[in-house]
Amino acid sequence: MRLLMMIKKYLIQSLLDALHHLNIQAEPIHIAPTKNPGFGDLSTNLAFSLSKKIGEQPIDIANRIKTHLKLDPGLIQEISVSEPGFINFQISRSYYQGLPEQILKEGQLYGRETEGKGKTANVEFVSANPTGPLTVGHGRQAVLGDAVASILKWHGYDVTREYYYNNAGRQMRLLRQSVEARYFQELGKDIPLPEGGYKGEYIRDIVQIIRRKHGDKLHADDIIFQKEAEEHIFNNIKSSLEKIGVKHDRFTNEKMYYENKAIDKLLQSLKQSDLIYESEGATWFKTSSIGKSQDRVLIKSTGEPTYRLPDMAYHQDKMNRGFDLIVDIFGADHVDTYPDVLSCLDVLHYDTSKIKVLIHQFVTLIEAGKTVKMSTREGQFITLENLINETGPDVVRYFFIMRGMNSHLNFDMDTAKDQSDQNPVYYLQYAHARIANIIKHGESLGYTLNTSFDPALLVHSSEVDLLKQLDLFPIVMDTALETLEPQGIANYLQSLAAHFHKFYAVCRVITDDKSLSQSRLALISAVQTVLANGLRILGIQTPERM
RNA sequence: GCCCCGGUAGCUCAGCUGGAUAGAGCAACAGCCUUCUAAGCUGUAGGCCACAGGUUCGAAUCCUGUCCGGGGUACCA
Repeated sequence: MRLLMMIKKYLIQSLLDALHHLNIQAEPIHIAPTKNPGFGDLSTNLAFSLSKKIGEQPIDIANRIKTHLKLDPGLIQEISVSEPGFINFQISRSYYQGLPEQILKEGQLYGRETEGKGKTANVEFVSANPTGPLTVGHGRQAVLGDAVASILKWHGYDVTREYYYNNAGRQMRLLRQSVEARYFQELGKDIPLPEGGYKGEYIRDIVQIIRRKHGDKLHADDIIFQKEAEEHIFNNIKSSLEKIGVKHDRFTNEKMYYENKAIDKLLQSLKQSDLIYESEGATWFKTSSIGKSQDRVLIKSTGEPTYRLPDMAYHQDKMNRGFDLIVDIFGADHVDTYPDVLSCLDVLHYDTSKIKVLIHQFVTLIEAGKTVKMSTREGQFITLENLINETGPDVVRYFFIMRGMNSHLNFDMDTAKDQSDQNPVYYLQYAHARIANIIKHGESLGYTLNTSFDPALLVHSSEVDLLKQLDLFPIVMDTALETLEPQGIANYLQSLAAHFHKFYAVCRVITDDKSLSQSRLALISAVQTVLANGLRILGIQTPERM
């Protein structure tokens, strides 16, 4: 157990003892970190919850409790009561001073919990169908999903990063028809794009490839059109992902669920639950009978399944593969559709509590001050690749991670470019590089990191503040596991870097004072370790120099 | 119409399982480099936390309603 948790437990027990002495009935006690260091490190609102019950002013109760509190001064340096009735605790400095040694000992493991050890997790993300290049919007999901996977991995899960796509449906047919139309157009035939067809320039690129590889004599409906289009686009998608450091372990497409009859079997199972009926030539899933507002079509009157059906079979497959945790990362457009998938699994008695669905809001693209509706079909988008080339992978990753996933993201390409060299990510990396440089500087003067430094020399307020920041990392990582939101890590690292830069401005590490230099070397090395741990989870480089 | 997100400094956003003076970056203004990286630090200015009620000792945070923006509500994915 972490030391801080032990301190909390200790405080709660001591408070309960004090209540016992005062003959006050016990209450659930909450110990929370304070926001303002003037009030110490931890505080409790206990007196407020007791106030009503025993009819006294909170401040009086707090004072009475305080006089009956017996705490080890080696652990709790000071107890105070402040208006309107908080009881505050200041943790002893020696607790914080012990952190660098612990962090340096644990290294890359510092802050890691083992909750996921021996468990498997599957994270599905991106999952864009191969109908066009990845857009800035897909980038958000790619980065988010990758970071979520890393958080799980950090906590011990064996993680599979998975990409699921549809290549059997209407969209792919439209893609093929669009390529075909452009192909014949280039050969001088007047064949229009299909309605709702893909208008992007990349279609013409594919046509060029096809003409080069297969000549100009292809017939309409040739399978080559779809094959080449899919292959070309998929390679493009994979290379974009690679550029921001995203690598999936597994690509799964819906075809296999037709081929291995999983879809047929699934329909049969649903029929046995009496939740399937035919109407107007289509096959419906009777979701209205399990509390949903309307029924959903599973097989269209054309005989073609909707995307829902293979999606259900896919999720059934993921459940069958036995993961302890299944994370789906979807865009806001799926907000109404994933419940159908879950309903289906519920009906089939799968434990859907294993599935966590993370919905992220869309990226609104702004160009020349105007909102641009992105549409792959209309050929109107800025590609992820484009963005990476303009700003670099670290900037892109940080840009998406530092925002909450359920906030709409206004993405202004112009400011993204302008701000790329003043992006907050450099602030973090700069702290890391600065530390590396100080360590190098120390080495050139014969100072090397030594385990026998004196932690009690770390007493400057900027040092203590920095130590307190280091203490937060495990908590931040716990929260990240709980919420599966990487944003908190980014916020924390920002704050850690800020405390380091402030320390740097007022405390010199390498000085003539040999023992102080050693202590500070240990401190900044610990900071560097935590920065690196965090940045690695976010998939961001940790440069030694900038 | 119904459902899901959001509305916090001029701009982009944190903070939201209730707590004590609401934060950062950019933009503006004023300072700091004979000393380990100024991609940094310090200070000033900038806020009825959309609005109105409610719950509470205490609300940016929870509840209800209104307004504004985005998305969904397909036999598209």
